Amino acid sequence: MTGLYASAYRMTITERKQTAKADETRNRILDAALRLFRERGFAETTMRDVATAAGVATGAAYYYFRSKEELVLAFYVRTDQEAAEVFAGAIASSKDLKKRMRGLIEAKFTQFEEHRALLTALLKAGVDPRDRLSPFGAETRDVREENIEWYARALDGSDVKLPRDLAPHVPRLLWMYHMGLIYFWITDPSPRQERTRRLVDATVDLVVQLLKASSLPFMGPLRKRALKVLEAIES
Amino acid sequence: MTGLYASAYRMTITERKQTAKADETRNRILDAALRLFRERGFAETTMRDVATAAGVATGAAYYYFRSKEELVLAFYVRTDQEAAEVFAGAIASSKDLKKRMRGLIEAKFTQFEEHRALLTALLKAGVDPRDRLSPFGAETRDVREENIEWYARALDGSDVKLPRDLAPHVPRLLWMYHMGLIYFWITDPSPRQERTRRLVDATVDLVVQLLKASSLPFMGPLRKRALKVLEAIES
DNA sequence: CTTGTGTTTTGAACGAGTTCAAAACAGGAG
DNA sequence: CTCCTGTTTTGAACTCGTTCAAAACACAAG
Repeated sequence: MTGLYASAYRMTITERKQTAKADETRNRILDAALRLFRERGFAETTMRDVATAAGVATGAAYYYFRSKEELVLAFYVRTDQEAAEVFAGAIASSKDLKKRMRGLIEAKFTQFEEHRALLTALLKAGVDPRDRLSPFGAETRDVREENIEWYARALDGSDVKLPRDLAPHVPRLLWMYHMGLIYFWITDPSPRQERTRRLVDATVDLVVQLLKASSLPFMGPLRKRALKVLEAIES
Repeated sequence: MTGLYASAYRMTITERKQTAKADETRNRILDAALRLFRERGFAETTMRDVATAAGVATGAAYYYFRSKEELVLAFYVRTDQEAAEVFAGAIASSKDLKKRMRGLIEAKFTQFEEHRALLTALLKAGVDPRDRLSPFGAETRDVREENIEWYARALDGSDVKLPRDLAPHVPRLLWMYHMGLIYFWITDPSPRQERTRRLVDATVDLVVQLLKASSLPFMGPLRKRALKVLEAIES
């Protein structure tokens, strides 16, 4: 676990020594940035603002973060670390896969609540797979795999049995489904994101039911088809 | 048809009179921009470069296009107009929905071939629904609806009969499917985008088969479920 | 031909993200 | 204590997208 975190941390900025005072400064900058982003929005906050609010020179922000977007990524990584306990709790609380999934999904929404709009900045970068910050790119692999791992754990010992051939793909698929929901949520203009709530309600059941059905004997051909699609995507 | 085009055109820049020389200049700027984008990439090309290559002052570019991204949108709109004939041809050539869909999909890929990477710039803007350039936003409605209309035409008189309740949603769904493929294609790093090719092969069949199956009597409950999801998304 | 009005074009100026060379600051070796 | 080496911090400078006030232009009306 610690290894993963350290690795996710190193991802943000390549190599550094002094963890003593430097880390203090780094956190001060990140905190200032997040506060300003929340108060007046990402686009409306300048890097100079951030530096001033953190009590350092403009250049200092770039000593710790390679770009403005990387501040958002740092936020994302931070929430990711903090999610571990809640995730574990959600999985421990029930064997019902539906409930577990709802748990993971709700946990993320709660974490992002305050910074909903902020994540569009990450998504923007994410669209371009050449971009270092893409959620599908190489740089974010640790966080990504860690999250997929949570879905593997959610499936493990749940009330859903998966066919051998499909099983290895499912955690990643569920993670992608979760990413899709987050995207929908971020851009959901309805009051209190009611639409997202309805979408989650309608699809979690559907997804789980589909997974359960996938074991039924007459589903073989359809499953083969689906596997073929996955194959096409991955290799 | 002309009305739609005029509307799509007006979308790009609000109101203008002289179509004589001004249009000439506008085209010169757009052509220069696209050439440079293709030769050295979107990010690597500055607006000053574009203006210089078009033989005008920097400000002129902004007289015709509200932003750098809007140049990409103009390209998108242009290809959209040019697609009409190819689309009509693809639909006329067969009653087989699979073939028709492949036709539309291939046509788009061919059009974008030369500017594959360029479209990421549009996608980036598209992630943010507040952005004027989002493919789901208000400003791009005309182009969007026009494209959805093509899918309605593809379904019309094809070998696929749709149940009443599902039918009105299908054109939009197919369009979204197509958008998804384009996104995948743009970001597909495999040589000659072989992976996308395989994905299309694997999914077009699947989609059409699903549509055909949706009429079968015992599919009622599943269809109801799917409609519920659509409802959640749209309203 | 002159004047007026709307369109097109210009290029300087602005704002904000980012870079960079130099200064300040550890803290260990001698 | 002094020197050296690596880390941290600074702030001016650079780039590039974008804005804007003014100039140039087109052309219709009188």
